[in-house]
Amino acid sequence: MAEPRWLDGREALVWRRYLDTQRELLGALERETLRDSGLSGAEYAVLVPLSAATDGVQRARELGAELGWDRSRLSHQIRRMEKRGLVGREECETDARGSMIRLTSTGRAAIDAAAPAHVENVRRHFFDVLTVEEQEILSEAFGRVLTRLSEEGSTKDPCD
Amino acid sequence: MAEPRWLDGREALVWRRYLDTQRELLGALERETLRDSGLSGAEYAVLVPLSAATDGVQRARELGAELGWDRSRLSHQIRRMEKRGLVGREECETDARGSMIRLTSTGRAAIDAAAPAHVENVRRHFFDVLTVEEQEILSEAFGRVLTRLSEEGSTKDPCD
DNA sequence: ATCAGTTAGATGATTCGTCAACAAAGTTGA
DNA sequence: TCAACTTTGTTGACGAATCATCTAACTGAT
Repeated sequence: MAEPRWLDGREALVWRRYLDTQRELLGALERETLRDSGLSGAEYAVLVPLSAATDGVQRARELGAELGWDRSRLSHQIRRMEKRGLVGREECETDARGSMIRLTSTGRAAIDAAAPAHVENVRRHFFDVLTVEEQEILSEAFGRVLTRLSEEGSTKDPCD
Repeated sequence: MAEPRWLDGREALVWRRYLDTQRELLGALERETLRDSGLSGAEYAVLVPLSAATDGVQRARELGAELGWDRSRLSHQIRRMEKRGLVGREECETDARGSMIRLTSTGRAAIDAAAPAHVENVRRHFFDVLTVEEQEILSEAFGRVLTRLSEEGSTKDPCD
């Protein structure tokens, strides 16, 4: 392999800022949600799409797709949340392999109580600090990063 | 509490793009580093500052500060890496509480082998997809987010 | 109808990360 | 000097995340 193209000083700063922001921002949000509502970040993430589903019921496969989680991760998380009484599992009527995840009344109460403070925290840490123009550029740029990642991911070097 | 200011459609998209990018980008990098070099993301993160330290030795406190990790996280990680032979622990001569972390020759070889592929991956997924202007705006904006976060973190509401 | 291939989900092992509690050593100030 | 406080690091418990593996069930082609 040829001499690697190391990051120059400017690039290293950009990359470090990205990593630091990710760590601090998500860490702060997670801590605040736990303090305010007793919900972990993972629990909150699961409850959001579930509370938007009709009747609070959604198939595990779809829930995982919306979250961008693999089956194993979701299965483990649902098991823990079932123990806490936030969700329940039911059989899927149209596909015997399937698992339907149901939001319990406890889960509904938890997400309803947690959401207002969470959105306020996201505003305070993120939207209130950035101009709309910056938000748009970030969205456009990150959309491109995501597109590139999914292109590469699907191109499973067919024989090369 | 008053009616929360929910995110509108545009804001929700920006926020979702940020979260999705974080998850996919860091996930891809971690997976690639593991495949290419057998190093986890956490191991790679520890080895980088350590390999830049004089003699490959650094006090745990400083290492943790550079990484933005708390003491516990670093201690657990060092213990696991010690088992793998990547680093060693030594006593600190100037402060009996302290712990000096030393990069072993195995650790040095591992980071030297892993770094070129890692920097290429960062370029491919991130820098090659963004214009320099976008990188600068992102760096500036995220710098502000970090500043705000650290201001709030240090302002421990002194009596309010 | 059957067999190959795929998909859905669960599970165990392992690593990663946080919190709370602890111990030992340093620091400060009366 | 001595007590109060802070700093540094470790540990145990638990939640979180990935990987490999497994079972059951769906799909499609012959």
